[in-house]
Amino acid sequence: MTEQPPYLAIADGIRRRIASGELAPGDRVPSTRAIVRESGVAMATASKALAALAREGLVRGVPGVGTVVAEVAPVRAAHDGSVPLSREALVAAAVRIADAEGLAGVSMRRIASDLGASTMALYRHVSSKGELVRLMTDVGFGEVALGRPSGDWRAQLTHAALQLWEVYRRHAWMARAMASFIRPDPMPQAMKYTEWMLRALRDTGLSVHEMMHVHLTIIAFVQGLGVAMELESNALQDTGVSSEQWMDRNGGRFAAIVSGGGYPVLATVFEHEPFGLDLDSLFGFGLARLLDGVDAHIRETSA
Amino acid sequence: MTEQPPYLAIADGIRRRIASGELAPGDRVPSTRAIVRESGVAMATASKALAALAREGLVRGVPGVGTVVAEVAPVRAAHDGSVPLSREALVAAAVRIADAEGLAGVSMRRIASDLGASTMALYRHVSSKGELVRLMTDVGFGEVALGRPSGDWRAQLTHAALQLWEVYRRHAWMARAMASFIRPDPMPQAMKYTEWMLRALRDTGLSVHEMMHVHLTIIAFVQGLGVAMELESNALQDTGVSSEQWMDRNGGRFAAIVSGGGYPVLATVFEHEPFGLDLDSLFGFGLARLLDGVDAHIRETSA
DNA sequence: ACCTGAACACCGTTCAAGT
DNA sequence: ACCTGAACACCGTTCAAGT
Repeated sequence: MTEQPPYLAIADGIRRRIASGELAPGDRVPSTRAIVRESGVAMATASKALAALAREGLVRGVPGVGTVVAEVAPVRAAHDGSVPLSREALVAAAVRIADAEGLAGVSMRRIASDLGASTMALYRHVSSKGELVRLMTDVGFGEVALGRPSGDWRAQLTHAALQLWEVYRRHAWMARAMASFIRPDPMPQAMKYTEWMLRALRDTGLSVHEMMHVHLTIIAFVQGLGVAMELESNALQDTGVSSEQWMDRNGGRFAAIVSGGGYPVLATVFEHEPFGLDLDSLFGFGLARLLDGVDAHIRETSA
Repeated sequence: MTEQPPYLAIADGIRRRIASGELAPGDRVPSTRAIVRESGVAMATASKALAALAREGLVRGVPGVGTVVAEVAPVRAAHDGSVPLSREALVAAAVRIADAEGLAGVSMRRIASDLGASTMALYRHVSSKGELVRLMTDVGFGEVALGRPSGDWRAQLTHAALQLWEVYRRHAWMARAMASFIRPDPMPQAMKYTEWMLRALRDTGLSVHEMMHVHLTIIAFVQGLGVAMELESNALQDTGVSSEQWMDRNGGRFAAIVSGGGYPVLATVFEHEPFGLDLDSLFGFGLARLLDGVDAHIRETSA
């Protein structure tokens, strides 16, 4: 019996509990924090153990819940070996991995193994990992259901922004994978989105320059919230602790620091409410203010 | 004479040209794209060659210019071996590296080598690289000069947002390093910033909940633009091609795709102007719209 | 011509072995 | 008690050697 690294021993333990039926599909496996507490190992070791199980498809991170036992056995890829490699298959596999394990889980070796191909074979379809990641964001834009123009610019912009936000929610990696909107690659789906936004603004009297500024301001806002959401989503997968749970547990400590002095106004935030901040309401609030401002600008311009 | 990897051969070539004086301090060294063209190597090899030289302190990336020969010989750290390791020294070294080479250049081994310490010695001051990166963002918030309250909420919010944007400009890594503003670590400087923002809004009649939403909406907007700026800054360092130069060269190709059909409104963007979009004007436009919207909301609330 | 295994130069972090 | 070298399990990408 050979010695094995601690993370493998921990993974084995959980694997056995799954195999024995003690942990059924849908059940939460111990969070990294729980593993740290119970096994006395470091966070990194615990993370590695769960990552190893996720890699096998035995467990997966569920936003809002934690890491749970996967429904079926190894998910692996839909690929059956007969489907030839293609740019699309490759990007789809990368998206699948990023959805389940975060962008950090997307490695060229991992994609290749999921598709039953050699690592280097991927490079016949993309020039680099950077290109692959850019292609992933265009898949995201392609999932926006733009619908047909209605003649009401504000309703249309709200719809498109909300749709994009939904995409970011589904694909927490979007914000970080986002290709530059300043030095854009010709990304067909993102361009379609831009076109739709500009079309909605066509009859407002704004210049194309201003229309573009409105569009990019909204994109920047969604992007910024998206970064926060990804951090949130990763933290949830790593520790199984949601933002609300975290605030319940750490709110007191936080409030103590704040009320320690020097933060009189901030202190009232913790006095008045449990500070249940959620990203959806923040998105709604910010978008409404932004569009109110755009509305005022349009009125001024056309006046 | 042993064989050496191609990237080292390329680095040697540039090093010799610097040593001989052919390339003087301040001169641009060949961009990665130029190296690809001239040496027939892949982008990654060219990047590696420049990264190796940057690591030695011989060259550095200058935003808006490209990679240039460093003014003095190896910059290294200010550390002289006698200064004891500390959390602050460690974070400062990481910031220095990230400013010069991007967040990707910040590795535990690199920081240790800059400080003349062993890699593992760093772990006596931070628990993980993640914690180190979070500490870096607080340094950024600490660089905001908040000034004294003026009684004019809009002027104050504009000032603070602009100051934060300046920090993001100086430290392009800020957006990506940003610790979660949903599950905040108690970061003293970031908390000071938040306190200042809330204080500015205190007499507007908004609830603390709404004040917090206004603050976080602005942060999200700055964050989103920050992500774009970092992509821009990294692209500039890697290729030496600025956004304007890129658009000059690729604008035609882009316009051709757009005018190929399917993008009638987008096409007019390329007809009317060289599409010189810069992030500063976008920041100014978006912030003004956002604050117009907040203004309208405050009027409604107090009416 | 097409494909890929081995290798290179990295990572963050663990852990046992030093002082 | 404090510190650190070696090792582990990874990366993306190059390149020579296969078919």
